[in-house]
Amino acid sequence: MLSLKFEGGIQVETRKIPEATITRLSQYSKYLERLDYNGIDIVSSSELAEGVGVNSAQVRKDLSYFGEFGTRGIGYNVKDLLNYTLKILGLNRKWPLVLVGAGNVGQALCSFKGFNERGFSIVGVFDNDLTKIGKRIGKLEVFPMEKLPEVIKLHEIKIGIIAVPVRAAQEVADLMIKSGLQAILNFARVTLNIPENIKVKNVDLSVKLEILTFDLVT
Amino acid sequence: MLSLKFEGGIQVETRKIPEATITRLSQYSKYLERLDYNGIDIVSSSELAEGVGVNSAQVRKDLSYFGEFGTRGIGYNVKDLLNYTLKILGLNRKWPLVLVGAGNVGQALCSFKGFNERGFSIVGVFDNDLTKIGKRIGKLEVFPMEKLPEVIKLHEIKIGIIAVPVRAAQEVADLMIKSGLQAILNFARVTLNIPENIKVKNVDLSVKLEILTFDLVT
DNA sequence: TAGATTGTTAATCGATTAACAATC
DNA sequence: TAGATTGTTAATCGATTAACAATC
Repeated sequence: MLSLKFEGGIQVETRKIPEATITRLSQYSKYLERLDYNGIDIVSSSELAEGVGVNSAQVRKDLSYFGEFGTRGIGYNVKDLLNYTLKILGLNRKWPLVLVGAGNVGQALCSFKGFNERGFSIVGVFDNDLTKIGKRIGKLEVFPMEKLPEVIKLHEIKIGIIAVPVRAAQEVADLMIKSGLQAILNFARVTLNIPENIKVKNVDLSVKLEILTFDLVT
Repeated sequence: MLSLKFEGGIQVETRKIPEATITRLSQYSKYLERLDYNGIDIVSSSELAEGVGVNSAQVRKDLSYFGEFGTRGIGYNVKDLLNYTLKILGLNRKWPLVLVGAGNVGQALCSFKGFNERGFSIVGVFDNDLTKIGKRIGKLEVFPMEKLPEVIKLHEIKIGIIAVPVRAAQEVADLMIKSGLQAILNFARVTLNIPENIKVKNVDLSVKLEILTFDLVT
């Protein structure tokens, strides 16, 4: 994960950015949205840190990977910093998504408003289950898998979501990559075999519960 | 997060366990389930590492926090190691859960099979929305919030899931804690104010997508 | 015994944080 | 100027991994 830092349009540095920094950046931006919504103009690193539950040096360090956004002695302009963080995360645009798997998880993701709030929108749902194809999930129709490449190309989609059973996940991933997707969010509980240049993130909904149960029994 | 290591029933050591170790332990156990399902008896740390996508020293280190489970020169017995990892994670028992919030996310969690596979079962769904109370989600009926303390006590529930809008999340958390819950899985995108002795994990479904978009624009 | 793999130590690597000069 | 807060350096802390003795 690299940082391309720009000054006056010229790339100045390339550094490794911890993934935890990106996760926190996402949290900062969400907290800044709330501050902005509440009409707050200026925020300090320590207020932001408290709001998100981290160290204030952490906040300043995280931001410093990407530039200088504050004013010494004053703090950060909420609106500006919000825009900067969104821009850094790539959220200053819409991201159309395809979703494969129209089961429980897939259906939930279709109606999940949190995605829309951050500029993500599922534009196509696919399944190979004949009993599901043609059905509607909200405004979306479930298409057969064969249509996947077409929709990806039509909407210039970069990101796909896998919400199929473990046994089908690798095959779906292969088709996604063949169709030109560059990133995959995988809800199937399996480690996918994926080329280096394709980005994958796994989401396992039960892992966090298991961290809790570990704590409870320890 | 502490490790209580036992030998012959006597506590030997107390050490800090990285949370990442617990997450990997969860992955190991899932991979071991598949090996067991496929009739494989013995696995080495390097096979396990490859299956989960980590370093083999990592696997041995992770396991070493909890004991010695392998045989030098041979490897690990799949069934035994599976049982050990499940025991460590506290998954050698059932975990009844309460869920507050019968919106999209809540409904999805009710029908999510992945929880059941790991011994979790939602035994009560609660909401304060009159249009939702009394409705059915699968086999569950949506109860009014007032019933929450009663159900928690009746089933001796330790873990609650919050799937309500941001504005309601803190209030729900407070009620959960007052009713005796010890751990909370929070799907609301807000940092909850919680006493030290209560364990909380936040799940943000869009964060991983944002890590992907960051990568894509970088 | 020779070959293999564990469990553990010590080295390395990387992330967090304290401290402070810069500066509003 | 005095007070406040940033941006950055350097120290600390913690996690990962290479290496190897132990041992099956």
